[in-house]
Amino acid sequence: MHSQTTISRFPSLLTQTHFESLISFIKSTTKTTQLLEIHAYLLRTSLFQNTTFSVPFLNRISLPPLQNLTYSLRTFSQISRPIVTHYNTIIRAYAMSKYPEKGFYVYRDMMRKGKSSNSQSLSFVTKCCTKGCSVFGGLQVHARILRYGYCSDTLLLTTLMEFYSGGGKGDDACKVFDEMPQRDTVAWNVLVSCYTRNGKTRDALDVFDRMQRGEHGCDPDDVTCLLVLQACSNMCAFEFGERVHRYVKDHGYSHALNICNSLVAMYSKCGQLDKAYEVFQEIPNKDVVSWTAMISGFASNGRGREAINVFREMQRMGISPDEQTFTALLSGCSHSGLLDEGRSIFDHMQREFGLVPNIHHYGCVVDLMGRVGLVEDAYELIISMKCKPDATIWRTLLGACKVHGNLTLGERVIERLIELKAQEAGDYILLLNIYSSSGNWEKVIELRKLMKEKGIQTTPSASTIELKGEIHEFKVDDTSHPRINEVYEILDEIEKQLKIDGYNAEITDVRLSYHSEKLAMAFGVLATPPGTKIRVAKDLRICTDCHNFAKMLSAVYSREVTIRDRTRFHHFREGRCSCNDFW
DNA sequence: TTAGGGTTAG
Repeated sequence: MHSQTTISRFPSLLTQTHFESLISFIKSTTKTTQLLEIHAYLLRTSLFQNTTFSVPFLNRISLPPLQNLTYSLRTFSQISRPIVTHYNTIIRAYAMSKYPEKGFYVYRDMMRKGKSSNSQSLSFVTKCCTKGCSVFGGLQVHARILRYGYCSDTLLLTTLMEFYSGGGKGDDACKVFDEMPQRDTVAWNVLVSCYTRNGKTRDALDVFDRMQRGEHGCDPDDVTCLLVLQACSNMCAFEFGERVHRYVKDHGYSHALNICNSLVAMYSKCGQLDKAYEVFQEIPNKDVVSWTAMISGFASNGRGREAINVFREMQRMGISPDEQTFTALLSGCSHSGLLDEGRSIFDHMQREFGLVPNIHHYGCVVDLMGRVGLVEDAYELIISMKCKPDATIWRTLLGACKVHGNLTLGERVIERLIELKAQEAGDYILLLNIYSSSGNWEKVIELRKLMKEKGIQTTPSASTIELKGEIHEFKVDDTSHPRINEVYEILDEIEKQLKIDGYNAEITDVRLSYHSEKLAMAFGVLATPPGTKIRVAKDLRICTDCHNFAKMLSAVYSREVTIRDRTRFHHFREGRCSCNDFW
């Protein structure tokens, strides 16, 4: 028996000179059976009470790949006089487990027993608070960090930044960063991720330059590139993304698979499919992430058939698709109105690949049915789902009700959203539009009154446009942009010009103001030479009026216009849109 | 007294 040999090997090893080989054996084995035998042996010989053995042992079983919390706790209880390191290991184990809050109790217990914690203890406890969303705990830890004088411990402070960043307190995270005496690349990286997570994508991009400046500058590493590329994707910052791409090439990161995959995603999300495809083709060992990124790129740019072709190619190459691959594929079908293909893929996914559809898959199919007018069927599908419908899926259906003017179903959907306590300003606006497009003005007035009573305020949506690598942002009825007066002037001029060519502002949609994408487009016309492509990114979905405006603009001003809205791309050219007015 | 902490793609 193998186990017998392992055990019988030890007596000869357990001379003073062979301690190290036993320790390195503990550190390297991944077999639980072997560890159990070593464990029994160490207990029998009382060697287990020696930290030389118990520390690496506890480490081994509490970290991946074994990562066995129950076993770690049992082992911990067998240590008669645990030292700080043992406690730390257990706190870390809890931080990685499903019960992060218990790590805090272990820490408290340790303090009560009169053990003094060290900076690692605080680091792990902070992680527990981050994962367990314990605001109070985290604040307590912060106070302790100050009291114990760990104010120049970069690693500990980085963990603390993560805590604030994860809890939506981006400003506090920045404050910790500002007060750090020394910063390394990881600290800068956490700052980037903090900005991105807290919706300050612009600031995230600025960090890329900021960190390289100054005497205490740090060179961005591969992780920085990943994070910044993500920010570029969010902002549709194509030129900035290209700059990061150059940096990646110059610093020898071009062969890292995760970086290449992010580049594919970034170019796709900036509407630059050719570039995305170029990078994609040059990846030698494409994995499921690479393929999914490419499929998703074609999908969101309204090229559903090509997305399906890439999927077929992927299968020929023997790469198995996963849940996210199907989400990308199905969204491709919905953006291109491929009803039969979508249904067949949805079926195929379950039968051939044994995947259980999740809320995203259902969401795509509901979107697809809604687009082609099968709103009642979509409703039935939501009702029949095995998982609980969320607000997003009802909102998708509500959007379809608006497009197809289905008033009764729209009202039913709003009720569902109210049940979920999830109704937002945007939902009421959609319903308002359903009423107004069917001429139901009494209901419009009634709903307006209700909205006023409930104090529902619309969050202003924003559009961005990139000029020479700089991002310009516009909100509805913007007044903050430095060239806003010129923008309004040119917007009036454009509207006049478009009216001559048949454009009429849409009145069915509730149009009270200058939408942000219009302002951004006008700024594009104002600030770039004739013929330059205009690329705008918007956080919500584009409305019919702005869509018409863009179509006309592309014809009358001979400009290619690309608008990325919340769900997809619209490429306008010579008076037409790639979505064929289907969105 | 050796052990031990932070960021990461679709």
